[in-house]
Amino acid sequence: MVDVAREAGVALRTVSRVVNQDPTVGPDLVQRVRAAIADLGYRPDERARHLRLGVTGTLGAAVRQLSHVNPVLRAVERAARAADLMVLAASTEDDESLERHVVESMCRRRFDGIVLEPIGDDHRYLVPELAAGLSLVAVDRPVLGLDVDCVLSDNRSGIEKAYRHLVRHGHDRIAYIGDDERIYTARERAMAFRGCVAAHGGPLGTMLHTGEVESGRIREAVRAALSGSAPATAIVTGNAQLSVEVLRHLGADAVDVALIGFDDSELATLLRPDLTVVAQDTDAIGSTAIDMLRARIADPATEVRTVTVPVELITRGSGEIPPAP
Amino acid sequence: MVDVAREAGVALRTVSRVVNQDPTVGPDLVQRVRAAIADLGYRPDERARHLRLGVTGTLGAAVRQLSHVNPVLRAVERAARAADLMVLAASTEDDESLERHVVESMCRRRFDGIVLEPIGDDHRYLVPELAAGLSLVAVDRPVLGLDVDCVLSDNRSGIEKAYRHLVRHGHDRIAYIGDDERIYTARERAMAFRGCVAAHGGPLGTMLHTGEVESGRIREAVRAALSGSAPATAIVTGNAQLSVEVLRHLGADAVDVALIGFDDSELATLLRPDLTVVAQDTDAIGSTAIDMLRARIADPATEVRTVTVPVELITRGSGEIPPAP
DNA sequence: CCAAGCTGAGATAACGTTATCTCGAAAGGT
DNA sequence: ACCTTTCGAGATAACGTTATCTCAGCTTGG
Repeated sequence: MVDVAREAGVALRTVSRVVNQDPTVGPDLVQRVRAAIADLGYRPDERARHLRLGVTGTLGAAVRQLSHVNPVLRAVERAARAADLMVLAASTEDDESLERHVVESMCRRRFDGIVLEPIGDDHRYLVPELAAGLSLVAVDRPVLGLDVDCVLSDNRSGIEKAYRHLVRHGHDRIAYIGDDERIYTARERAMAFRGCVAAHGGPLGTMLHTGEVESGRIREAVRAALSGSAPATAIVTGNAQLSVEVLRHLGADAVDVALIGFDDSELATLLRPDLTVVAQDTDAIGSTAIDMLRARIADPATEVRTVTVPVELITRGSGEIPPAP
Repeated sequence: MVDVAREAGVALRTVSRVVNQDPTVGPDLVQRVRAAIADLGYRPDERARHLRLGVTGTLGAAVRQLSHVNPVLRAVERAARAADLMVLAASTEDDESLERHVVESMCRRRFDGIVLEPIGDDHRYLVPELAAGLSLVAVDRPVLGLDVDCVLSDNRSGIEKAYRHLVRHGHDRIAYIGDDERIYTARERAMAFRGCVAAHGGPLGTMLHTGEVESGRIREAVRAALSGSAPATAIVTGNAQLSVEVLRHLGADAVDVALIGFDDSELATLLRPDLTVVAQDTDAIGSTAIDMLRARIADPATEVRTVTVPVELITRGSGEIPPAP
């Protein structure tokens, strides 16, 4: 920048003015500065700019896996772009210590705000960051024990919708196969399912299976649910990956057992019958997260909120299979 | 930092030394400084650090869609992490102007290097950046017309492997359904297919269909390939998304027509029969990209290279269906 | 016992920007 | 013709770090 100023025969500040399109520069000087910039191949340095300005115009997104399908992240990027903010994303790989590393790196880089898919139950490392003014919004799962903005799907009502839908189609032995209950969403969904069974007056028995997503375990869960004296006639799964696994193990039985999956996916319309799902409103989640983050950045005193986004039951066939006589 | 120094009664430089674990600080001072840091909630500012240091320890990844499955990106993140570099990623959404925006933003932020999945044919905007010392490696597709490091899959040999495999299983009317040939990989694969047909002595006729991935077009292409007096008995698809679409339109015929897809995916083992695919070595692509980028950062004079990573044919059933009599 | 070396810590000057203040000159009003 | 206003552009001082140089106080060896 110094070189550009010298080359153009102007003051440093004038180069800055030209770069920032300040209208108070005479057209002849603008020309000279522009020429000098092109001549010398000058590239502005945002590090210095951000340092001076205080803000970075950058949001961080710390998500479970960048290289997985994540429609919420897409919505986050779009909404941020519309607000002229750059989103830079990194994976946490479902690893608490990696999450911490990523978030702290973003803080040290003074990102204006962070969208986080939190992992685990212990987020005490955030306390000093929040005290220092970090703007953060959690998506998909809450940050337990801390007063932090949060956007969640209505997991409970999703399970309830699925359950009621199956009951309405004549089922009364409905099984649930879910993820490890150490994960917040898995816990919520499993609890909601227990609630449904209790409300319906049935015994839980072999109707609920949760644990890690592992092919052998899922096979066993499917087998257990469908065997015995009172086999299930319908299955609800706890996430998209589980739907795939359950379908894999159902094999030819897929046309006889009703199935509702949690989470929509492109697979849903590829299979036969097409998969009935509880779909999250990922666009709403993403754009709400950015709205809340922007509000907090604009005014750190904004009241902390948790927004719950409704889910929708999309009927496509697999959930409307009647119970076997 | 000034406050910490005052609180601890030491010089600024000593605080810096403590933060950076410089061993030449007496243990009592370390204590005092640590205490002051905790007391005041001091957070180091990487912007200033990077500005002073010159390097940022950060790599950018500009990919088509963060929220799509992208095993190369996962490998890139892992390899970078192993080298103690942070990867920050952003989507280009297959939009040339967005790519430019993203890459230029990363340059202005002085990322040490960029991994880019290039879009389109015109990358002249990179010329001044490269001249200014940008370290860049292109993955999946080359940067046309510019001398830039590049990691590609061996698309041609992938198609040839698929074609030969089908011929070996008795097929001699093999159709190809591919993506828009404006896209480099689609072009390479389609050209390779033309080469195979020519080498095999057959007429191309209705055996090659390329264009945008659009459900109607794919349906038509499948219909055209399988009808007429000499219908195809096998299909090769140009990418994972096309495999899904082709399977959707094949419907019940899926068990009679041999199919080999380009790109492995989790769907491949869900469908019946399991999908035979040409799989890219995404781990090798990602780690090679990081290796090359690090080499270039370390020595900008490193000779520019294009590395072609071998692909593998994984037989699972769908590619071994014999031709209908 | 003193010169030479070592060691821990401070003072100062960058890194590349932009906000603020200042100032000269041109324009406009009486 | 003089005073005031406006406007364009420069000088200077931050923003928060770290590298370099300096120096006081100890060792150490002849």
